[in-house]
Amino acid sequence: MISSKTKYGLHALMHLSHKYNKGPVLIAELAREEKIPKKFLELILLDLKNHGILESKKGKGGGYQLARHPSEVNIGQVIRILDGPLAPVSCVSQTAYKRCNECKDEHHCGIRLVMKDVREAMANILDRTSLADMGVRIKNFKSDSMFNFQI
Amino acid sequence: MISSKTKYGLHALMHLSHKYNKGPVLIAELAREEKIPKKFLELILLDLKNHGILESKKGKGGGYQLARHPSEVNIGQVIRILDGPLAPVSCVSQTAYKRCNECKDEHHCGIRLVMKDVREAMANILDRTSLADMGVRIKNFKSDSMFNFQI
DNA sequence: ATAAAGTCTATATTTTTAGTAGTCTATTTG
DNA sequence: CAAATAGACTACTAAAAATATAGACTTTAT
Repeated sequence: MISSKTKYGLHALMHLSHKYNKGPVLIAELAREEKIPKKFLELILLDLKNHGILESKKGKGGGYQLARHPSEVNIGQVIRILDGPLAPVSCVSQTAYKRCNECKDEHHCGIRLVMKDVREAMANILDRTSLADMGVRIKNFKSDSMFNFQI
Repeated sequence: MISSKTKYGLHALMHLSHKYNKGPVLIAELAREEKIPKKFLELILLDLKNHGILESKKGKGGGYQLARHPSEVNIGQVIRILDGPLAPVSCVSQTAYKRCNECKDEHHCGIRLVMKDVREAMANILDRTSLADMGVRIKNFKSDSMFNFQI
């Protein structure tokens, strides 16, 4: 299961995708609209900002906005930032490899080989799906444009 | 990431697969060989027994053994028992569905639709891979590398 | 100058994970 | 039957992680 933190982050990013190119959005608005505890959301957004996903403006008229086009932000990145590596076991992580201490021989560990497939399968979806793609999936359902940009 | 508990459980089950049809194996042996804290392992094995994966015998000459052939025990089952549902979010779980409280409209949630694909991808691997398959993967890996040297 | 809005650091609370201790029950065997 | 073996069960604890909350600080528009 992904953490609440990550779910909050994804919802906030979807909200910001809707408002892409419409200027900064207040933390307070995001918190209210997406039902996220405001102070907690602050930390999440800051984290995403420090990883280059978001940019912010302080002072009056400030707020948060996407640093890149929604089609350029994929969910794999976001989950890695907020939740850590995708891999089910650290010994198959591409981004945060760490040996299992109890493992005798990594290359002959059947568990590891299966988990490698799982990681691959997850990454194939998450690293190829952008915020824009998530909007499109909804659009296909609703037959009504979700975002104010061209895909 | 899966928990240590689950990793321990899978290692113990692999050990028991090797010893299938050779009589019960002591918790103490499993703990020693697989480097698992013994008391913790007791709880794990008991849990797997209560879910029909293992069977046990008390008293002298007792121990644990698989309740079914290794090809009849898949990893999806094991992970669900020890770690809970496979689904990345509860609103796409087949075995433990639960609505997201903050979600406005589940059927139009793009996050949910992507996570549904992820769940599907994971389940397709984990529910189709048995303990026996994990053993086979090791075997194939070994003969492949031997093959590479010979040709 | 002041009000708005994000930033930063620290702390609190709750839940989960990981592990331990000790007693109880069943089985074998001398 | 008694003793030894081995799992079953209940309870507890420590540590870590998740989920927040508080409050002072900094930047910026007007």
